[in-house]
Amino acid sequence: MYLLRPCCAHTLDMSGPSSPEQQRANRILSEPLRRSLKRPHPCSLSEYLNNTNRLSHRHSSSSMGVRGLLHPTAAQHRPTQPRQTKPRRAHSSNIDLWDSPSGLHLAHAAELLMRAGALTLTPTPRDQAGVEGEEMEGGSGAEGDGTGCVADFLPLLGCSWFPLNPGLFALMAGGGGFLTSGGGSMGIAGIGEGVEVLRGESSSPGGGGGAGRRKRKRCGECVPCRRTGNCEECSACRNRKTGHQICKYRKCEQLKKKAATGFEMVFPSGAAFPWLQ
DNA sequence: AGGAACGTAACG
DNA sequence: CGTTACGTTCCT
Repeated sequence: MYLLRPCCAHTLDMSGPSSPEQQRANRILSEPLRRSLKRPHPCSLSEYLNNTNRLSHRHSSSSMGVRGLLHPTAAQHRPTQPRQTKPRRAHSSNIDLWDSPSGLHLAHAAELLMRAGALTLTPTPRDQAGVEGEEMEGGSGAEGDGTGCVADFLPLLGCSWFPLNPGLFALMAGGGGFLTSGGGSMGIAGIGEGVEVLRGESSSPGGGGGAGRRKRKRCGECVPCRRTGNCEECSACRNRKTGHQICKYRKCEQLKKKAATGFEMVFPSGAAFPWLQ
């Protein structure tokens, strides 16, 4: 079922099976995968793709497609009361743009961004033809008044001439208030909760905590993750009470790496956000 | 740099 | 509430 991947296997001690430690490691390797690790990882690519596929079936009629992508899973939003031992981010319900009864927050934010020049709408020829001759602001139909803003804006998220611009989300992710434009920076809070998913699980020491402090999870697929049972002899096992660390033979390869500082998109051109150039 | 200790998130 | 284990800090 599982394939040994060289990228993970190369980190093992390949000095030879003769040493007792290596024999133990091999024994652990041969043990079955723990049941908890057989579950699809909630943040895994496959799970993400599954969700995306599911959402794509029903995205046509509502904002649920985008909304589902931007919201953490229900499992990540535990219903129990958070232990507020440290300052945490405000509860999403206070500032949830997508749950806004009218959806005006997002529309308003987009409008303000457009005014500030941070957001540009780039119509495709097809859409351009479709809207040609119509006024973009306060035009005919539903977009005339404030409440029509939603009807206008949300479909745009799914259509071709309002691309979900990661650059926009990058701006949003750094915001402190609903929309701030002081000191040359601009951001929108509230979407940050969803952007966190897009940015990946990251931890940035000294990076302000909050979203970045969320714990990463073991990948469940690398060789150490597939091991069951602790060696009981490594430093982590010996100091389990005080060390609070997993057996070093079971430490996920991904978690051994330094957490990324953020979600980075690299395009063939090498530019992070070519549309911002 | 690596390990130990600790805080605490996540989960059962 | 107990357990597990990730993230951070401190120490060597």
